[in-house]
Amino acid sequence: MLQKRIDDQPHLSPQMVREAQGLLHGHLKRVGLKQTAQRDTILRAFIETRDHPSVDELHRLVQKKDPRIGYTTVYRTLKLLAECGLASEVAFHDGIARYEHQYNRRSHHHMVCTECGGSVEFFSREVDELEKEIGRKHHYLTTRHTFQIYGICEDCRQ
Amino acid sequence: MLQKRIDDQPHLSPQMVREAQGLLHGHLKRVGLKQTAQRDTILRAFIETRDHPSVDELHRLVQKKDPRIGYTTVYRTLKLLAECGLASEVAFHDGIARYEHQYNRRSHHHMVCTECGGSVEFFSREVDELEKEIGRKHHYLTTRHTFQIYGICEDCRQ
DNA sequence: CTCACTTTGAAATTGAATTTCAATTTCAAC
DNA sequence: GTTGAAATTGAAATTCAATTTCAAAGTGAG
Repeated sequence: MLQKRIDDQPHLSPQMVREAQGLLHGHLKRVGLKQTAQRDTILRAFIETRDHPSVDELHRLVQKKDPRIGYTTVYRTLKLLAECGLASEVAFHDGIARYEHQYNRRSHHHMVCTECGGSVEFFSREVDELEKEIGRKHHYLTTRHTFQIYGICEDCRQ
Repeated sequence: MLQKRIDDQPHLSPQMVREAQGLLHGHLKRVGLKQTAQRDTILRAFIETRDHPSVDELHRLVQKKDPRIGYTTVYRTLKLLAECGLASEVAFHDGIARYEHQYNRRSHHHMVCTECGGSVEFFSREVDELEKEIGRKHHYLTTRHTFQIYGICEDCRQ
């Protein structure tokens, strides 16, 4: 299940990790929550992956760093990350909620292979503009959109 | 939870109902299943609604026509309808699977209000073309796409 | 009419998502 | 650095839609 991901920054510098952590810590302080080692570990595991992990998958990655961190904490921390804009949910239509990190990333969309679950990211300014245009036309205050293409990748067609 | 739906055929003629039924019956025969009164009743309830019902909601509608038809049968029939192209699943991101009938309908997309759950349909040739274009570029054989815009409708903003 | 096969629907099961709660940890105030 | 109120943690329990099971009823070809 390969996930081809086009990062703007192919390499993840320690600086970027610190910056992301700063964002999380700021958010925690703002809403009156505490910073903990667990939350930092989960954030690190999350921004280090190039994948679109489900809670379960991220939990596995986190456990490599600290086996005592439980599923529930990963689940809850992912919600916190989404709140402060570091993560966002992507629905790949496979019945599981997946997340991807949004730190330093351009707006993009996904094309998903329905055979192997692999995905390719692509960029489309048109789609972003369409959101605003349609919203204006029907008097909606738009907040976001989802766009996915489904198909079968080259490899799965043999 | 109003669903503004732009039908190509504002009126549902008896002829259309018969034609849809024919499609279902053909499919049943093809895969070696039987036609039953329940399946016909469910199909009718489904194509008569202007809504995007969940299984539960459609079950309620069906029960007005025949209270003895159970949830399970509605669930299974909806799968059959999807198999023969009469229905398709739409994910409104509210945790429930919703279906809409596809009989005699143009390709379209939805804008959903995250406050009241209402939705507006809109058409966009660009999006349909984008599916093909991106697929070609990355050597995917594309089958379908999903595009939804989320926001807050005029009424919910007071 | 009969028999093999399908359908039906209530109930049970599944599985991801979410909540609970007692034990533990954090951190702001002293 | 100590303290204690408040938040965190994580295993277990719960929720809830989706799906499957199974015994009884229905269907239709021969």
